[in-house]
Amino acid sequence: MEKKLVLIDGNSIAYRAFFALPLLNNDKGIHTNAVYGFTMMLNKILEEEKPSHILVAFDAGKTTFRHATFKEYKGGRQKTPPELSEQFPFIRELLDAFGITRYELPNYEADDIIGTLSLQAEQDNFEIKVISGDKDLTQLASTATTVGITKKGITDIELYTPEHIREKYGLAPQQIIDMKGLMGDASDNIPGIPGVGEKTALKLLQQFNTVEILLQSLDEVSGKKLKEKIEEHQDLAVLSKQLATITREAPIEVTLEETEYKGMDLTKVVEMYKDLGFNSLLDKLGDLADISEEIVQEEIQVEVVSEISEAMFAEENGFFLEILEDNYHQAGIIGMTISNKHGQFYLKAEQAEASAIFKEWASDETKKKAVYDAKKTIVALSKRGIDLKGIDFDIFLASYILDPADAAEDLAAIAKKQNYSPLMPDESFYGKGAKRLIPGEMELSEHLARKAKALLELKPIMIDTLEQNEQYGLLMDLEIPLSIILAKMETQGIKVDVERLKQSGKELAMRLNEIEANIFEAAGECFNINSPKQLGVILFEKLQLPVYKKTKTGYSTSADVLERLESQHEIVREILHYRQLGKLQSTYIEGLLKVVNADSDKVHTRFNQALTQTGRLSSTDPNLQNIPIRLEEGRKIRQAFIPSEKDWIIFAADYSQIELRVLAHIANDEGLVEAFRADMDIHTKTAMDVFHVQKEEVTSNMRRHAKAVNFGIVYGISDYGLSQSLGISRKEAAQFIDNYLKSFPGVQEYMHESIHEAKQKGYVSTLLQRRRYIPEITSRNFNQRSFAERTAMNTPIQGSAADIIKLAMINMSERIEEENLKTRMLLQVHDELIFEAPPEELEILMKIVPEEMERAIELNVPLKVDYAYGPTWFDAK
DNA sequence: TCTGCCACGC
DNA sequence: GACGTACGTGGCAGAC
Repeated sequence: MEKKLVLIDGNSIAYRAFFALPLLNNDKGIHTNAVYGFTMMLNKILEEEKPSHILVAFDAGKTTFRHATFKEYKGGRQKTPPELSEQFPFIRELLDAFGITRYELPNYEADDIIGTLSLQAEQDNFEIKVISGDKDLTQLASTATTVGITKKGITDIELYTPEHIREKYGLAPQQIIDMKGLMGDASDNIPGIPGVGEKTALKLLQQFNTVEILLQSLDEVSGKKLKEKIEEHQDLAVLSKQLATITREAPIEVTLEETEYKGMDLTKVVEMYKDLGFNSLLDKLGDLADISEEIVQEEIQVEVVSEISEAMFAEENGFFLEILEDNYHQAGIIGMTISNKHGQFYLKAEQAEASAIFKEWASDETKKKAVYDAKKTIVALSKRGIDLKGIDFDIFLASYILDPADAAEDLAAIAKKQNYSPLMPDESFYGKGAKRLIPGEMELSEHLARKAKALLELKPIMIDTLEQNEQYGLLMDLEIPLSIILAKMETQGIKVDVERLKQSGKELAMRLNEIEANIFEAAGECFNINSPKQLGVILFEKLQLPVYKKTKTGYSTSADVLERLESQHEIVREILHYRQLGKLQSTYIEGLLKVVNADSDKVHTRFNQALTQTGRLSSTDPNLQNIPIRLEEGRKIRQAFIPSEKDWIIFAADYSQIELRVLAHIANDEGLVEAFRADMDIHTKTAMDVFHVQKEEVTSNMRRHAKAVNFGIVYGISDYGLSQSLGISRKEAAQFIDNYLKSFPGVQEYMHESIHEAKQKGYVSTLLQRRRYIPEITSRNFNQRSFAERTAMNTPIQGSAADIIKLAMINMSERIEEENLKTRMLLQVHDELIFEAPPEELEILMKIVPEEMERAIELNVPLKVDYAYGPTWFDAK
C-alpha cells in the first residue's frame, strides 16, 4: 500500500477556524467555533486524502530556539484571545478520540516538527501532505511533499506544489525563505531589509537566486539606493532568512511508525460531538458508520387492534398517521396509532376505512386529536372517505412556530429538543433511500405507538412554551385552521389542459431543434448546450469571448453574463433563447405533465407550511408558485390551467404592494403612510422623494430605479444585490439606499430598531408574533452579520405580509361557506389567491374577495386588492 | 446520490 | 481590503 503522511499545523488551523467562523456556543456556554472548524477540516482531510499516517503538530510554549538569536521574534503579536485558548484542550481531546497522533516539542514550533517529519518521510518514500494556514510552510514543497494552505474559510485549501509556487512567484520552494529574508514578515516580526518588499525581493531573487549569492555579488545590484540598503542591512537579511527557515532536524521523539492512522474511536467521538453540540456532524457520523446513537426507548404497551371499538377512544387523543413517501397524495398509509388514557392502539388504514365507529370518532369535533402534520393527516384520510375533525394541536406546526429554523424532519428531533423521552428517528428505524424497509407489525406498532404517545404528551409542554412566547394564538387561530384549508385546496387540485400542454411541447421541441442547429452552426461543432461547462469552452475558449465572471467551477454562463456578450457574437442571442425555451420545455411542460393525475387531469401540489424562515408557504410537486408570467412566451403556460368544471372561470386576486404597505404601517413613516392613503403609485412617489423632483418630472428611468430600491427593501437585498439588478456600481447603489432612507426617516428608524431588537432578543417578530431567530446578528464575520441585519429588517415585513394573506385565506374560506358558494380556493402565490368559480358567482366574488382580503387586518394604511378573471389562469390578468 | 449551475416566481 | 450577499423549487450535467 502506498504510504501517505498528512502533517497538520494544529495552531495555525485552530486560529484559522476561530477567525473564519462566528463564535459558536454549545449548550454549556463553551465556545466551540475553533473546535468545529478544526473538526470539519479533519473530516475533509481524512475523507479526501485517506492517509495511512497522520500527525498534528502544535507549538509548545512561548519561546523557541529562534528567540535565542532574535528575542523580538514574533514580538508585537496580539495575545491569543481567551475564547480561543479555552478551546485547545477540546481540540487535543478530539484528536485523541479521532486516534490521531499529536505532538509538541518545547523550544520548537509546529513548523519545525512538520519540517523534520516530512524530511524523514521523504527519505522513507512517503507521499506527504502538509496542511497549514501559514504560507511559510510552502518552503517544504517538493516532488514528494505538497503543501496545502487554507484559503478563505477552513476547508478550502490551495495546494502548493513546486510547479504551483513557480507559477505563482517564479521561485523554487526553497527560495521562499530567501524571499522572507529580504522582505521580512510583519506577522512574525521578522525584520528583513528595510524598504524591500515583495516586488523587489522577487526581482533580486530572479537575478541572484539566494540571499548568500546576493550578498556576495552586491556590485551587480542595479540601483544605488537599493545596493546601499542591502549592504547596510546584510546581517538583517541573514538573520531573517535564518528565522524564516524551518528546521528539518528538530530533536523529535516521535517516529513515523507512531503516526500510523488506525481509525477513530467512534464511541468517544460520538460522545465528544454530543458534548460539543455538533449535531450536524453527529448525523453525518450516523450515516457514515451506521451507528446512530444508542437510543434507550421507554417500554410501551400497544394493542394491535383486531376489532375497532369505542374503548379505544377518549376525549383527548394523540393520533399519528404514518406515510413514508414524500408525496402523500396517493401514497399508502403504513399504519395509524391512537394514544389516550386507555393506552395505545395500532390499526391499519383498511380497518379504519371500513369502520363506522372509527369514522364517527374521526369526524367528531369534540374528540380532540393532537397530530403530527394536520394537513397530511387530513388529506390521507379524506382520500379514504374519512373526515378528520377536532384537531386541537399539531406538533409539526407548533415546532415550526416556536422556531422556523427547525426544519423539523421528524418527530424524534422535536421530542429531543423538548427534552422528551427519546424516540427513534425515522431514518434509523426505517432506513433511508434504497435501504428503506418497513419492519414487522410488532416493531412497527411499537414505534408508531411511541409517536402517538409523544403527541399526546408533548402537547401540554409545547403549549406552555407557545403561551410564554405569546404564540399560542398564532398556532390555534392561524396555522391550524389554515392547514385544514390547504388540505382542501391540495385535495381539490387544479385541472390541466393536457392536450394543450402536449401541443405546446411539440411546438417547442421543433423550435428548440432549429435554435440548436443555429447554435451548432455558429459554434462550428455540436455540444451539449445545457452543460455550462461545455458551453463555457465554446464561448470563452473557441470563440474567445471576454470572460466577465467566473464561478468556482469555471466560466459563468448565466443570463446576465450572456446579455453583456449579446452584441459580440450572434450565437449568444440564440443561446439565451434556447435557455428560455428549454426551461419552459423541461420544467413547465414536461415537468408538469409528469405530475398530472392521469385519471382526473389534475395536479395536486403540496404546500409546505413549515419550511420557510419568513412564514411564507412553499409549493412542490408541482411548484405552482413559480409558473411563468413575466415573459409572454412563458406566460402562455398559464393557458393550460383551467377550471375543473365546464363553463367555470378562474378568478385571481392579488394584494397591491402588500409588503410596502406593511412597512409603512410598522415603520409608521409619515411620507409612506400618506402616499398609500392617497393611493399614489408608490414607485413614482419613491422616485419623487429620492430624486427630489415633482411628480411630472419623474422619468421612467427614475421610476425604474425607485422600483428596484423598493424591491430591495422588501426582499432585504444588499447594495451589491441592488447594483446587480440595476447594472450600476455598488457605490451608486449604496448611495441610492442611503437617499431612500433619508427620504423616509420612519423607515430608517424602523431598520435600526429591528437590528437592535434582534441583538437584544435574539429574534425579530411579525405582526402576528411569528418569530425568526437571528443568532448571526452578533457575528464578527462581516458577511454573516450583514446578512443577519438584512434578515432582521426584512423578515417582519415579508413575514407580516405572509401572516396577512393567511388570515385572508381563513376569512375567505369561511365567507365561501357562509355565502353557500360553489367557488373553490385553489392556490396561494404569496400575495395572490386563485379561485375557480361558476359564472353566476362571479359578481359576488368581485365584491367579497377584495373585501375579505382587504379587511384581513387593520393597518394604518389601507390594503388594496386587484382582481381579474377569465376562462384560464392566463386570462385572469 | 450528491453538488453546482441556471432559471422561474414573489 | 476581501468577503459574497432576499426566499423558495426544479432540471440538467457531471463526479462519485
